[in-house]
Amino acid sequence: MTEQAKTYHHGDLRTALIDEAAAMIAEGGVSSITMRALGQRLGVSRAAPYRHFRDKDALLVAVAASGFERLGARLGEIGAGDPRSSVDRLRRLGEEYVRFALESPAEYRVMYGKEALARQDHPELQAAGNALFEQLVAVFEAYQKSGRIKRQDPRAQAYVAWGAVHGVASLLIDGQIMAPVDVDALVRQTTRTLLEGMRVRPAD
Amino acid sequence: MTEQAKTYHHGDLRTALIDEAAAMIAEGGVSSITMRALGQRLGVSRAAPYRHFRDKDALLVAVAASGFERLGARLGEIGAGDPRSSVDRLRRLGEEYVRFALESPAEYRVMYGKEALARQDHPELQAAGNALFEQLVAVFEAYQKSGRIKRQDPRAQAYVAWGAVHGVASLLIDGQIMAPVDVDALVRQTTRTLLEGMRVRPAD
DNA sequence: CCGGTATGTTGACCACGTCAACATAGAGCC
DNA sequence: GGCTCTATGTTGACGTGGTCAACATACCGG
Repeated sequence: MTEQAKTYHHGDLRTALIDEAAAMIAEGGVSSITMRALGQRLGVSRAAPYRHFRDKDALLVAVAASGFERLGARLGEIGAGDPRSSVDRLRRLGEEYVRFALESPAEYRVMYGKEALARQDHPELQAAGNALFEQLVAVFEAYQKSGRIKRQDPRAQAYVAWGAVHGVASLLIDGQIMAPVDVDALVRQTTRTLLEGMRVRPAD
Repeated sequence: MTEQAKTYHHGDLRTALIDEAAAMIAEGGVSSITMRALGQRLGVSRAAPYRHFRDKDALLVAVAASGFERLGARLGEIGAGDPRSSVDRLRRLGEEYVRFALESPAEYRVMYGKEALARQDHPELQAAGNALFEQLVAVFEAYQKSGRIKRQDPRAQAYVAWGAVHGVASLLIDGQIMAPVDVDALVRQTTRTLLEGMRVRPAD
């Protein structure tokens, strides 16, 4: 059901724009997005989007925010599992995160690639990223309670983990990591290294 | 000495273009780069750059490659230290890496932000990134010999470490990591977690 | 049924990447 | 030294694309 509740001239153009833009990005990268092409694909004039977004950048920010929401939802399903299995929950979170990035590399790039200023100007995007982060923090808090990892600031742990997974995902979709590499193994090693590094141990 | 050896009409335009482009990026971000503005700043016509670069993208790729070289040189100085201090060499490498990214966020973004295709089409950039990676690999190989970290594929270890540091740097310059965070502490925790996670330990 | 506002359209402008035709200056050769 | 050739730089022009202003229209509440 791609049809929305048609409430107005087009229906829910704003949502349609975000979805269609995401689709175009997936097909041809960010550079393939033009207001004109976007309008055409939705059977709408080129200037129509300006009734819903200040400019092209605002539209892309909305797409990015929507991406964060989708990613957050997917990770949320994993995070909601039974608490006993918290041991490998982080591992699965990491794997799912990278899977998302590899499935939608262009969209992922939009989520993170915007110039820094855009984030200042668009609290929406800031908030979307933060929501994802807070999910992670909650996982680490729960994980600390299980007594397996060090009791430190869970926010710091979350940043380290987020950074590590995001970094590996970025290198992968940027083609910086060369051919003879088993992606799954790499992701697994990343999460394992993180957990080992945070684990409670006698000495040290 | 910004003056190059003037060998031709302008002198070494190609180099001047890369440097000036990097300067413009530092000042106003990638979007501030236009062939026209670039030419003007160098006292040259708008089409002059096309004698040295196929298109704008090729110029940006050259800028990115130049960035990788600068970064590699900086890290190389640290890597060249005496072998005894290898314990914290990785830590210092990580700190220097992030420092570079925070010093030149816009340039750093150009280095990594290009669409994946650009990398396929421009082996120069691929190579620049690889050179950086190989440096890291060498460090891990040396580090393994010291017996402090696990003997695994050093390339995999290098990828994990690169990813982690790159990820944290990216989150920082993208403004995803919020205000009340001590950057130095975060970087230190990242590298420490990595090393802990790779360290040789009895059990496991 | 009517004005008002939200939404969509059209025309126009300007910035920009890029190509083709033209200009020019060093390099190499005599 | 003068000539030719090619690398380098210039100018004019075109097409694409973002965006604004003026105009059109459809749903809203009264």
